[in-house]
Formats: sequence, C-alpha cells, structure tokens
Amino acid sequence: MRNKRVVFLLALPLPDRSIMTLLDHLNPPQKLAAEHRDGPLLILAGAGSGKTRVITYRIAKLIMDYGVYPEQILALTFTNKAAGEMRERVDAILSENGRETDAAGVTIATFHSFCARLLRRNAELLGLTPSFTIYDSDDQLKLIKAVMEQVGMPKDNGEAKRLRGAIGQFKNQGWTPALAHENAFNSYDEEDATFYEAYQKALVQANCADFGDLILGVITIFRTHPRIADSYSRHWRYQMVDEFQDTNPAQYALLKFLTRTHDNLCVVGDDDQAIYRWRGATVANIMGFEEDFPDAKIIKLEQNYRSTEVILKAANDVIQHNPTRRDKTLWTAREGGDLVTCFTARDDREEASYVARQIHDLTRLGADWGDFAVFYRTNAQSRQIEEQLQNGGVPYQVIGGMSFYERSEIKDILGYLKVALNPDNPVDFLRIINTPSRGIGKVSLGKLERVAEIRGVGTFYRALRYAAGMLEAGALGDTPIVPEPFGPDDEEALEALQKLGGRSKKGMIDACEVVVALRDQIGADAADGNSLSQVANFLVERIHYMDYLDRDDPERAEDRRNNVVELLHALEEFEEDFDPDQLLNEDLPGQGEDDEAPDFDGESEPTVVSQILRAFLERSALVHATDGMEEGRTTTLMTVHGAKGLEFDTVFLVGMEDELFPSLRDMSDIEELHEERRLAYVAITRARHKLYITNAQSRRIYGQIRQTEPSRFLRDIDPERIEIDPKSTSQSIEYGHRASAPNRRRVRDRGYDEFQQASDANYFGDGVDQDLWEFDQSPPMIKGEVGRAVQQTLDAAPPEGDFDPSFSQLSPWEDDLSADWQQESDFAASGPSATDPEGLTGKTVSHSRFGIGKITGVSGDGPKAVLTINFPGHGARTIIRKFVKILG
DNA sequence: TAAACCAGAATTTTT
DNA sequence: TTCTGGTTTA
Repeated sequence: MRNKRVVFLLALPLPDRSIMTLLDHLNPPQKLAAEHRDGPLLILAGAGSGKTRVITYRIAKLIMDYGVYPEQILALTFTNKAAGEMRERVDAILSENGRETDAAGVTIATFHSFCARLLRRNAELLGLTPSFTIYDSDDQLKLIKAVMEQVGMPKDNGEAKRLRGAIGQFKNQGWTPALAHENAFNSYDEEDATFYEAYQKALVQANCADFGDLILGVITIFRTHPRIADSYSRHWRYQMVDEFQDTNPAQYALLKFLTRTHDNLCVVGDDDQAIYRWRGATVANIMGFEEDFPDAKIIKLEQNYRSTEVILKAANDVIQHNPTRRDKTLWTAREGGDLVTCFTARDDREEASYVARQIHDLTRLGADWGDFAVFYRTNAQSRQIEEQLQNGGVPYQVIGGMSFYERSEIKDILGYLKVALNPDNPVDFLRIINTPSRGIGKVSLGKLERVAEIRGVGTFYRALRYAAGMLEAGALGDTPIVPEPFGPDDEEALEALQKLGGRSKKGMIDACEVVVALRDQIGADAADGNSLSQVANFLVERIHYMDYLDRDDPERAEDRRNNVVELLHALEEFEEDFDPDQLLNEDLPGQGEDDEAPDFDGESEPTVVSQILRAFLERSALVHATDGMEEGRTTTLMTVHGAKGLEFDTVFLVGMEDELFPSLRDMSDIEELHEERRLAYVAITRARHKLYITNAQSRRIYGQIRQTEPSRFLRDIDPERIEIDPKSTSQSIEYGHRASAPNRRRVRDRGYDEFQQASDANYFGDGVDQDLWEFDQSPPMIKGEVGRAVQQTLDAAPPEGDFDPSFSQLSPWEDDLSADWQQESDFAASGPSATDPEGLTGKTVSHSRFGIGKITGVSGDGPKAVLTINFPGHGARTIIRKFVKILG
C-alpha cells in the first residue's frame, strides 16, 4: 500500500545520516516540509499527495534529529480515525529506528478529545467539576427543550433544532453568550443570544458540556487566564494540525493561544477538500494563513501518488469549476488508466444491484472484497446497497450511521452510569428514572420537578432523595438535603411529594436506591474488590434490564440484549486495558506549574473506578463505535464525508443525481454548491485504480418515488474519460436533461429489459433462504490476496459490451454461490463435533475491537452461538457469533 | 400509569 | 417508508 516511492531514492541528494533511510522516501517538497523545524509552516497538500506521511516523518525528524522531546509535540486531527492512523505510523517509524519508546510521549488527539482533557483539568474555572458529562447533540436537544419550557416558550421541535444550530454556530465562532450578544446584528440574533445564555446556565448547573463547549470552554479559560495558556503553549513547543481547512474560528483561536509563546505551528490542508463549512469551518483560515503568520513558509505538495491519470483528471474536471481556489495543480506519474464507468439504473434498487453484481463478479476474478468501497451522499442510501450486497453474499462493513452508542439500550445503561457519576445531569436522569418503568409517570415527575426548583434542593436527583426519604449524606460527598421552602408554594410542593401514592413512591425509592448503590460502588475503590464491569453487571441485574427488553419489544429483544452484553464486554475490556499509571503521570502541564491552574482537590479524591468510568464515558461520547474500521477484508460502505482521508482500489460513487448530490437544499446558496463540488472531488480522488459512478432515474425518498436528473458534477467530467456500461439504462450521461420538458418520456436502450427482468426477480435473492445470506453467514470465499490490485482483474474481465447472458436467467448467482457454499459446508462437515455442529472451530474471525483471531471453542449454533476465540494480544475471549465476522 | 394508537417529520454531512 | 413523540384509551 505504501511501497511505491522507491523511485525517488535515486533522484535525491543524500540527507542527514540518522534518519536517512526515512527521509529518502520523500520527494523534494515532502522532504522540505518534513525537515522544517521552527516557525509557522503551511503545507498545501493535494489529495493523495502524502500529507500524513509528511506529518509523521516530521515528527520523527523533530525527535531524532532536532532533539525535541516527544512530550513537546502535539498533533491535532479531526477524526479519531485520523488520529489513530497517525499514531500508528509515528509508532512504526520511530520503532524502525530504534526509538520505540518515544512514540507514546507524543500527544496525538482530535481537537475534541484534546480539549476535553484540558477542560477536565481546569473544570472548576468554568463552574464544572472534573466529572462533568459530555452531551451529544441528542442530549443537547433535550436540554434545549427543557430550557424552552422553563423560559415559557411554546413547544416546538423545529424551533428547538434551530436553536441548537444557532448555539452550535455561536460556539463554532468562539462566542460565549456575552460575545454572542455583542455580535448580534438584529433582534433575532439578540433573542438567540439570550436563549443561548439561559441554555448555557442550565448546562453548567447540570455539570455538563456539549461538543462545542469542549473547544469554547478551553479558549474561554485561556482568555481569562492567559498564564494557563502560556504554560500549555510552552509545553507543546511543536504543534501540527491535520485537515487545517476544516478548522472553525474557535479551533483557530485555540491554536493561536497554544502557539502564543512561539509560532511553531505547522498546518496541513487542502482548500479543495474543505467540506465542513456547515459546521462553521472557514476556508479563510487556510486562505489567509500568511496574514496571521507573516513569516509562514508555504510548501505545496502537488504530486499525487494514489490515483491513475484518468481519475485525477476527472477530479480536476469537477473541481476546476470552483472559483477562488489556492493555485495548485495535481499531477501523477501513473499515466492512463481505466476509464470511469458510468451506469444509469432505472431505480435505486437496480443501482444497488449493479454495484453488488460488479463487486461479486470482480471478486470472482480474484479481487478482494476489501478492495471496494461504496460512497453515498446520505446515510439513508446505505440500506438499498446493504440489501443487495447481502443477497450477493458480499461481506461489507458500514461506517458511520447509527452508532452503537446511539442505541437506546446502550444509552439507558450508560445513562445510569452517567447519572451515578454526575447526578446533576438532568437529561440522563429523566431517561432512567422510569426505565424500566417504575410507575413514575408525568404527574409524579412534575411533582419531583417542582421540588427540584426549591432552593436547597436544586436538582432532580436531590428531589428524588428527598422523596425517597434518603436524606442523609451519602456516597461521594453528597451533601444532606435541606430544603429551604420559600413560601407556601414550596411547602405545598414538598408536601405533595411526601404524600405521593404507593406505586410512584415505591418507584422513587427504587430508583433512588439504584442510583445511590451505583454511586456507593463507584465510590468504593478497586482495592476493595470493586470493578467497573462488576458495577455494570450489578446494574443490569438490579434493574432487570434484560427482562425489560423482552417486554418492551420482543421482536428486537434478542439484538438489544446482545448489544447490552457487548457493552458489558467493552467495559470489561476497557477496564483491563486501562493503565492507572496513566492517571498519575499524565503528560499535561497545568497543576503546580502555574499558580493560576487550580488544584482540584475537590470534595473527595476520585477513585480508580470512577476515573475509569469517566474515561470510558468520555470515549463513548467522543468516539464513534464504528470508528474502528477494519482494513482489507470487507467492502466498505460510507458517506462521502466519511471517506475523506481514505483510499480504495475501486470506488463506487452512487446516487450521482441533482438534488441528492449536489444536495442543494438551498439553491440560492452558491457557497453550498461549491462545497458540494468539493465533496464530489473528495469522493473521486479516493479511488486508486477504478471509479464507478452510478445514478438512478427514479429514487424512493420517504417512500415516495421521485424522478431524478443526473448530477451536474457528472456532466462536468470530460466525456473522454468516461465509458458507459452497456447494461446502463441510458447510454448518455444527460439522459433527460431538458429543463423545458420536465415530464419527458425516456427512451430505454436495448438490453435494459433483460436486465430489468433479472432485477425484478431479485436476481440473487428470491427463492433462497434469506437467512443463509445473512452477512455473518455468507460463504467465506476469500479469493485474491488482500490488497491485490483490481486493475488486473479488470484487465481479465470479459470484453465489455458482451452482456453476460446468464444475467437474465433466473438465478445465476444462487447457483454459483450455492456451489461455493456447498463446498464450504463439505469442508466444514469434515470436522464438526457435538458442540460445534457447523464446524467453526479453527476458523479465523475478525472482531471490531480485538482484530483477527482464531476460534477455539463453540457452544450452540446459529448467530447466537457462543464462540471462544483466541485473539493474539488479547488472549481468549468469549464472543457471540453475531459480533464477529467469520473470515474462513 | 401504561399500552396502544396516530400524526407528522425525516434525510446532508460529524466531533 | 420508518421512526419519533404525542394523544387517547383501558
């Protein structure tokens, strides 16, 4: 994958001795950038020009040749994926050069996780405790609704979402409520700012921070305590930022603070890949970098090592329609290449079928499933593709979409743990108080809320303790509850809560007991024999959560229970890997170094269990469970946004239709169109050897069938670089592009009907036991070696235009696949045992967390079979079959 | 209070 | 079409 730079060895002068073998792998501008030592540096790195490579080599260079301590280096990214990859590569480079211990010292993090750490260190300065909860946008919306109600606004879901957006933008700008007021243009802005103020107050009172607060909180601290900023700035003497074009003003302000004692800021970016304007990112940061850092050195990386000439030119065709770009011309040494294949389907289902079919055929010819990726504009499009891939027996992984941590069962369990750690958190409190149902309905909640408003009570949790009669000081320094009734109304509210009926009273006592018990257990130290996974297991038992799932939705109970089990595993795993030493010598400065930095002696020293829990919750808030993408063995499905920074041999870009891609919800916003175009550019430049672009003439949206037009971006590509698949419904890119005739009839090309028949018969689904084709059970036929270039297989493919006759027959695939499956079964049948009816023992599997392992034991069968798997590096694990991919 | 039912939104993209 | 949240009913 990264072994094709050898060419340059000969062309380069001899570099420094110590790191010679490394920098030799870089081309001249790359080398120049990696050698850069002090002062600001802007690296304009085109797609596929090796920017991560440059950053990682520069880190190595700093450490090895310039004598910089690893601890002095900070590298910030936007995604966990990028951070992980960078960490890995720095690790590899340093290890290769006998400096394996150094990599751990380098701070490589996402903006958000980095700021979360800083914020925990200095939480008191913002009125938070180090145990503050991080709210995701769901939680955020709930709190906004609560605040809306509180300030007497009418219930309005749309308005709540608008406010969430407005607050998000304030925070992206780096504006506190006060600044939002100052910057208000009109009375609407003013109102939003006022609401923002109320919301922010509620957040702090709840001891919570939302995503935007992580960044804004840190810069607020830096603004008010410049000496803290100084101390951090001095600590991280060399800083690097990846994907700089996606920074928003708040992040930029953060960087300014962090570099205030020096200007060793190295940023890498590509304005053509700026795709997060909607999240407040400003290209101005990259376009005007020299203005802020007049001494900035600028280095352009223009050689693309990834794609063929055809693909690169197609990408350039598209992006050149954007004005105001930084001057940059990408070129590649890989001349020629396969044409871009376009396919127009009649509908979205046929489009998905086509993709599945192509992948299937190419893998039969020796390509690996892992060579392929399917990109779509919106997550909703993944369903059709998934269905067809399943039918075709193509194993796949979906990146993004509904994350593990967004599932209600996961949120419930984590909700309890979050409340245990921070009982002031009202969103999770309300989530768990009656889940599973305890007879605490709207009325009881109202009474509880009323009491919570009384001075001396303050929060739901404390009101609950009052109601449950658990008034004494409890775990973790809970203060005794002494309500200070402020008049007859308050007295009444207290009385009402006291006099609650039997059922809700009982429910409240129960809920209270659970939370208090959790808090006690978290408060107890690991030394007392307590562990986080024990606490979690206790919780699931104590609230009979599994039974609740069965009752709640018997249909999905099975899945959801497994998810809970998986969560418990994850907790256990996390706990095992957790290094308590890490807590002692964190590489963060702050305390002690600067007298303005607070010591957070707090009320009670956090216990190990609570620290682990805190760390786990932080990770679950900041890391998508799907982040751990596996390389190599399965086809990858993701949105175009998710694809940034990645590359694949063969890319299918689906749904290239106007109004879908470009999305254009607001036709008047020309900037939005430009951003969509950059998005298309990003998508195209992910492909190494082969690009397919597909569209559908009609598509179901919200269950309604809509006619579509081909994407304008598709028409931007020079037809010279395109071949239209003979099976395509239309042999022209512009199949019906006539603004004057919106209801035109479309001419169907010959060949279409055959294709359609097959498609209508669901040509690899009907008549086959669907279960057989479920992802996990798909026949494990790994054909080529991982990473084998698809190019070869394409060369070997049957001549185009020769429409595969079997295609129109009823079930060519079933036959093919059944044969394979049969073969596999025969193989398996050679060694089944009583406990392992399917002969799984000995097979290789892959797991999202533990990686590749071998099955050593099996009990039960079907997707629910319990497997014992040995993962090198993790030891033996017990995992439900559903959660692993069986590779063969 | 809980279950069952119905109406309306949702689909741009993510930490 | 699917999900969510709100309302009605037992």
